[in-house]
Amino acid sequence: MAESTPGAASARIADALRIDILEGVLSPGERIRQEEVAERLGGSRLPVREALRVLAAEGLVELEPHKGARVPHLDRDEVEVLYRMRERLEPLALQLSLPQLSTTDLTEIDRIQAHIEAGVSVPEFLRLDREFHMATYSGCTTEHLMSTIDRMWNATQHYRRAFMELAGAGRQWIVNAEHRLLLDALQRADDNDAERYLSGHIRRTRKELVTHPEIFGT
Amino acid sequence: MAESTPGAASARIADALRIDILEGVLSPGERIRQEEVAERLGGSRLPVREALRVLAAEGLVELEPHKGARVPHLDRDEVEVLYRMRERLEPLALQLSLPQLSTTDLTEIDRIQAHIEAGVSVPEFLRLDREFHMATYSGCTTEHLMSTIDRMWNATQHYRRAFMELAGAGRQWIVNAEHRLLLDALQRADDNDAERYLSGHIRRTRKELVTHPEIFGT
DNA sequence: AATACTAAAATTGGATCCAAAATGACAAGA
DNA sequence: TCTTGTCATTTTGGATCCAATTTTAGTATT
Repeated sequence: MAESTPGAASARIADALRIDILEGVLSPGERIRQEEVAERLGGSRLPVREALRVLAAEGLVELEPHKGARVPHLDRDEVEVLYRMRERLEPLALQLSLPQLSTTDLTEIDRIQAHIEAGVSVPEFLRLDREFHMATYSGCTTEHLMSTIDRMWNATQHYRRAFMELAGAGRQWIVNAEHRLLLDALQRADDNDAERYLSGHIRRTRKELVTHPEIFGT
Repeated sequence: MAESTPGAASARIADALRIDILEGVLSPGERIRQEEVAERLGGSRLPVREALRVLAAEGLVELEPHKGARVPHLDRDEVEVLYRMRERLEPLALQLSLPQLSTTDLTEIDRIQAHIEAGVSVPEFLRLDREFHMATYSGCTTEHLMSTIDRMWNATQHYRRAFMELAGAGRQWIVNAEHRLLLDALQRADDNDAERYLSGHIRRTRKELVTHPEIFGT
């Protein structure tokens, strides 16, 4: 492993921890000890502490004075509202992005969806589904909007995975249909249709999610 | 000043810096030196560094390795999109909040608006206007939604103040009218009307803001 | 006089050390 | 046996010190 860029140790550690949380290596409720992270990722406790502050501000961990860092456990209402936020914000990003999308971009989005349809595992689906949607927003360069969208996806990632592992397989065809309709609207440059399909896609996912209380239980 | 709670020095410093930025003591583009902050607010550079990381994650400062922290300068498009985000997200918070608002809450909101109408300076208006809107959201306890709304207000605070100092006085009657219509809808428990007045209020503000390019120029 | 190069000062990034609080184990008593 | 109080261990929070980088001031050369 290269020393890469010094002056970026805390960012490097924050990235590594973020991946661990998003991939489920660290589960909600799990405690994160600074010294353990420091020796696992290299470096002293100092950049680890800074990384934890950053992740706390992103909502990926919660810090309590003298009690340390934990991956937060979201309740059903919190996740439901996060999805309602997505229903309102992501169509805005799509609207801003659509005029900037090139045919090359659209081809790439099509390629990602084809990959999904070819059949993938749950972790692969989570990665590709996110890639698909983020590619549709790639023409939107507004920092605050895109970072907010990232946060919402990050905060709900664990529950999205739990849902997919529980009941995802039988509903895959719906996701594919919705993605295809969305992509078609993008190719027609019809922002009205695109926003409608997108909000419907998120809304349906929300409704299915909240019918599985076992995802949020203890 | 009491030593208050040890184990909260970095949070205390982050709060103090946040207030400095929001009140305009620190302006966009201005550099923040760690040592200066440390001796001004008490403590060593370490909690200052952690505070700066937190503020960076909140979008209130920008960090460049080895180059230090600055208050970011947002361009017109970024501010406009932040207002479009507010137009979509704050009605959601209002919708979730409305059923939880007591008559005591409504009386308090009325009192704040009466204070605004009594005539206030620009800094007072900025504080009371924010209090007014946050009071209407006080029934909404969803953490991610409320922290996102806080971020949007924080990020645009400097430009809202610049606008108020430039052209605010003559438009105060419109703000008062919109606030009164919103409050009336809340008292009637009409969430549809309330959302409509709120989004219109934010939308009008956005349109007036972006017609003043001198707010964003160097 | 203007520009490029060099060296010194200032500033940030990171590691180690010490203090304070919380967790957990263990023993004593009801 | 269960509860409670105390003490040792673990873990976090904060301060000081050292290294690396950037910035700035000064000087020399064209």
